Amino acid sequence: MAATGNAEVTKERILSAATAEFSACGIAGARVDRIAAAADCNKNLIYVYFHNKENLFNAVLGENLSRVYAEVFFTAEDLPGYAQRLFDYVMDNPALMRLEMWATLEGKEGAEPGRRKSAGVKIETLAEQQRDGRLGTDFPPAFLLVAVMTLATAWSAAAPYGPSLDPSDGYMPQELRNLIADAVRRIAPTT
Amino acid sequence: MAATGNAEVTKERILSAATAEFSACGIAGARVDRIAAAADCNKNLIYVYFHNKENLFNAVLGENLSRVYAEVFFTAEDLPGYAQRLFDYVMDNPALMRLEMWATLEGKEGAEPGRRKSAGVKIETLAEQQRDGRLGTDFPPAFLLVAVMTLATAWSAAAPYGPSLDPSDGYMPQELRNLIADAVRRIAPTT
DNA sequence: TCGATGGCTAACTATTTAGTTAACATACTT
DNA sequence: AAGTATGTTAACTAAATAGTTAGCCATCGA
Repeated sequence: MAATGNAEVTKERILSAATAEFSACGIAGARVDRIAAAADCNKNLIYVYFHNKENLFNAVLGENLSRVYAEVFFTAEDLPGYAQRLFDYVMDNPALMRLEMWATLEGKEGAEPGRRKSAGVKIETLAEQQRDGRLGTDFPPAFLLVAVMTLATAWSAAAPYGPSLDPSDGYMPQELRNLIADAVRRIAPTT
Repeated sequence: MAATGNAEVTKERILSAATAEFSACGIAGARVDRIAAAADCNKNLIYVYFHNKENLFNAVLGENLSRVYAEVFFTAEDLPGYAQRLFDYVMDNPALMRLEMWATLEGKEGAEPGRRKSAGVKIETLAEQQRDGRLGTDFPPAFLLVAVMTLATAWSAAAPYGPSLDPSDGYMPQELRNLIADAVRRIAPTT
């Protein structure tokens, strides 16, 4: 070990504080001082470990994307199930969708290559299912993927319609989960 | 009339410049000086006509929402058609969805009452259709509305999945339009 | 002719902010 | 014991930025 503190642990504290701040305020709205305070470290450490604000955002987004990719696995042969798992994850981790939306709006495409690659694999798997006759061919695989992901995340905190336009909090998580799966089944029937 | 210029015209110029700026940068990222320059007016006029930055944003969002409400009418008896019209509008007016997303993320709920009211009417009309047996009852009306609107706007500039994950620019507007209508038909079949 | 009013302008301020600098402290190495 | 690398800190700077102030200029009513 080196001096008083442990760099890796400090980096984690910064990333965690930065996730909260960026998720809440976006890149332009985020305050480096606030992140330092929340991470209980000196502001300069942020610049030592992560170069600058935008780079820190990319690190945060990258970490959060890796986590979804790892935790909610894609099953081309069971799209309703995938939609449900994505829905569950997104409801449990409100930061993710907000970070993605900030990245989209603020045009920081640092994570785009990774996302596109991840999507490419999924699309190819869907195409395979269609070729093998296990999945309806009424929709192109890319369309299916976007439709399913969009529906599964439509009630997340970052979505403009779901949470604000749907006043019936009565059927929250449990029922919503099943409705989404049903809707996906309609669009992508297993033949 | 009063002095040299016309206040109404100037207000319009400001609103138009502000739409571009807020759409591109959000509230935190927008620069009042930049709006003034683009509107070719003195910065202070912005504060004379619209109080402050947040208030200007609310005016911009409100104007843009009024426009969609007026131009793309809701037809509970023809949801696929509504989805197509919404899709067309959203593709032709990229600012709208971005403004909505910024408002959602930055938590400026100034326009929420209006949106909720507009949604409430739609939901009630859908419920009516279901009671009259003209629309399938497998999904609650609020769910249907959100699903349809979400699908119709999923390929807009502000959506995180559509434009970035769907590399097949081959089937752009025309085909996409029809695929969306087909998907809506699956979820909301006219009985 | 003059005062008032509506539309507009230029210059200013107080604060906030990302990013920097220089140095301190602890531990490991030789 | 001296030198060096690592982790950390406090104080500083230079540039932006939202919002303000005070006043100009044309037109109109009396």
